[in-house]
Amino acid sequence: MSLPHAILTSLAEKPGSGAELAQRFDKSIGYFWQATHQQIYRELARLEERGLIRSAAREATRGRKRDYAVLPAGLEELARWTVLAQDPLPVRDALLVRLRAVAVMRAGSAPGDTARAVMRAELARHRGLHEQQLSLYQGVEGDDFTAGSGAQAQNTPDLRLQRAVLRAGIMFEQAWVNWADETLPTLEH
Amino acid sequence: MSLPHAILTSLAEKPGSGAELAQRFDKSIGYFWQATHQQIYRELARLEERGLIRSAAREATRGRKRDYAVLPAGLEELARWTVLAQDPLPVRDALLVRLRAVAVMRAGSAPGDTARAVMRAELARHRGLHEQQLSLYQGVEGDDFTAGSGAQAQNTPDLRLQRAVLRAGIMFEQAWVNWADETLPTLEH
DNA sequence: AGTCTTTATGCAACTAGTTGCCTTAAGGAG
DNA sequence: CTCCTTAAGGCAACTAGTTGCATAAAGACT
Repeated sequence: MSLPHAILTSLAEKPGSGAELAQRFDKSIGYFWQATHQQIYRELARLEERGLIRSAAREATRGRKRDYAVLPAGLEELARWTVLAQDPLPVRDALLVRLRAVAVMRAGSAPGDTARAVMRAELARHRGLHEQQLSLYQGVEGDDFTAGSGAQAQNTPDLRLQRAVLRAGIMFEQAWVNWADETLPTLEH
Repeated sequence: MSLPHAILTSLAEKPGSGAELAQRFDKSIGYFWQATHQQIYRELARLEERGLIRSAAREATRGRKRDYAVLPAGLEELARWTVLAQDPLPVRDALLVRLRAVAVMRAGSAPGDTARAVMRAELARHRGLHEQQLSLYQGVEGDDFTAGSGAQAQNTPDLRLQRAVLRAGIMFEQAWVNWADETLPTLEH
């Protein structure tokens, strides 16, 4: 279970409120472990209860904003967790299940032909989404990991590791686009 | 939610008992949508209640084996579901979260250096797992999708589509291995 | 001042997935 | 003919994730 540790990591990179965290989960760390604001607020409450983070109300701001920051015990927990052996999560891809479902429908039958046409469109649509994500990642790589980039504060995270994570995103999105290009002709009649 | 449809698909490919389905979920369809035997039995009960599949006790067999088969209403439901637009599930990869966690630990500090060493080993281990999965897929591709393969019964699933699904597995595992090879040097000191 | 909108937080109820243990029934070993 | 093992099915309790809605506080609109 990685959500509390994803939150600890994100707070260790930069403290902030629940809403700010939720925004970061819509990009950055959330590209590899997403969460809704509900999950985030619940985890923040649990983490504070366990003494791993602390919070304080922020004045002169909208809503009831609170700032969260990691405590030393939180960093220890993070260090403890990262070194545990963990197997990769199995893949879950509904589109591949759907393709197999279409494979059992007779081509030539009405539902089979409709399904094939829809899947062709879906595949093209997904290709577009993955390509978009890909160029987003490539943009980040260009912005953050080129020669004259800033971030020379004392708490600098290891840029090489951050880049490696980004590269993973790039390679998987690229693989997805390549697969779609290879597969689309199969669905053309 | 794809589990009931993954089960319908699997039963449409070939009827069988809950235990047989569970075995198929450990390979084949389960490579893209896994489930435990508990989930499978529960879903089978629900699907039968909804009138999408039927079951019959099988005699002269161990345990209380029942055979399940898809009913026409089940095929209709499957056709209905496949043509719904569905966005890709976001990626969830704990190893990438862990790498970001390591990135915020100071290299040179004891926990930071330990974590880097452990992650190097973990990355190598995961690379091995993915390479194993890759050659498994490549084996299946060689066995099932070469010239003189059997399967000419009337209910033949579309082999081109089944192959496309398998190719997705191959390309993603390959991407994983490639990324690991690119990233491992970053963790060498 | 009063209403409307936006931001931030949160509760409650639900669905999905996991884990540990248990029962039923057959096959085989002594 | 009992005991042990294996296969098949399942209950109960738990953890994780989702959804819909509610509340609080600040700013904008009139």
